[in-house]
Amino acid sequence: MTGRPTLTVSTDDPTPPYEQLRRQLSDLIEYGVLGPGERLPPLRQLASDLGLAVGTVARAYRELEVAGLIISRRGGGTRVAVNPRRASEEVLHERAAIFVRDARLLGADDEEIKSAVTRALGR
Amino acid sequence: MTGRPTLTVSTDDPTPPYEQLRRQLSDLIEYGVLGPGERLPPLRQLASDLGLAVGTVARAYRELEVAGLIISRRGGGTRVAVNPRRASEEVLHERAAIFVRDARLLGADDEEIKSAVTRALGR
DNA sequence: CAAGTTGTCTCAAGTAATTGACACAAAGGC
DNA sequence: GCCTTTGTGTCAATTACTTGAGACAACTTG
Repeated sequence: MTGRPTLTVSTDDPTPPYEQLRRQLSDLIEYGVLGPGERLPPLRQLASDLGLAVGTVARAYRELEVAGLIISRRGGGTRVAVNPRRASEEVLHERAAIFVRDARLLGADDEEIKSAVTRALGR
Repeated sequence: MTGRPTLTVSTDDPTPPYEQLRRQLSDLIEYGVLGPGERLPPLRQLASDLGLAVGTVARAYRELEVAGLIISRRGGGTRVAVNPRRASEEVLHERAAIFVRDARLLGADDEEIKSAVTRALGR
């Protein structure tokens, strides 16, 4: 499976396009599908492929750059950061937040959530 | 775990609040946490709990009603539909769409996707 | 060095979502 | 029957997002 990742944007999804893009690229980097130094499509190409304005794609890239996942340079294109800081704490905290949100959605209180984790830890 | 589900809306998430709400309620119904006939919070209460305008919560409810998941009646409140049509085809197609989207994001082409499913089927 | 590529920035216009307030209609509770 | 609750609808104002175009700066390629 050597094909390049296919990014998509759905107009049915009320999530703003720049955010849909940001999430997909963030996932690709987190899972290592896009490795350090790997090149991302040029703004204009990705924009035309997805039917978006350049500024919209630029916003997704900008937010990923602020997060330290990619690096953009004029004329040099955009590449995955050498060491996209994400493997450790950031992802852990994000996952913890998602877990707590989901648990609360299910109706669990703080005690139940903590004890469920303790149990999953195997005591 | 008898607590009531805790719905949340994040202002950090660019996803519009009405959509965040719609997804959470849809999930709760799909997973059966909210059973048929069960009452949802009144518009004004949920709106004030989440710091939203009544119209925003109303939009989430309206979309869920159009989808056949809940039923709203003036003065009677809003309840989970007797038979929220969702268990069968709709969920299946949604999951298939998500799988295909994820697979393409990973760089798989149509053939690879189909053969991966065949393989997962145990031949 | 010259030309092309690519990211950055600005701008005005249009669309979508949210808010807060209000009025109204239908159902439930006493 | 009356009052309260609750969903529905409208409205104007505000904010966020997107678009399309254009200009510019920095890097790459030949």
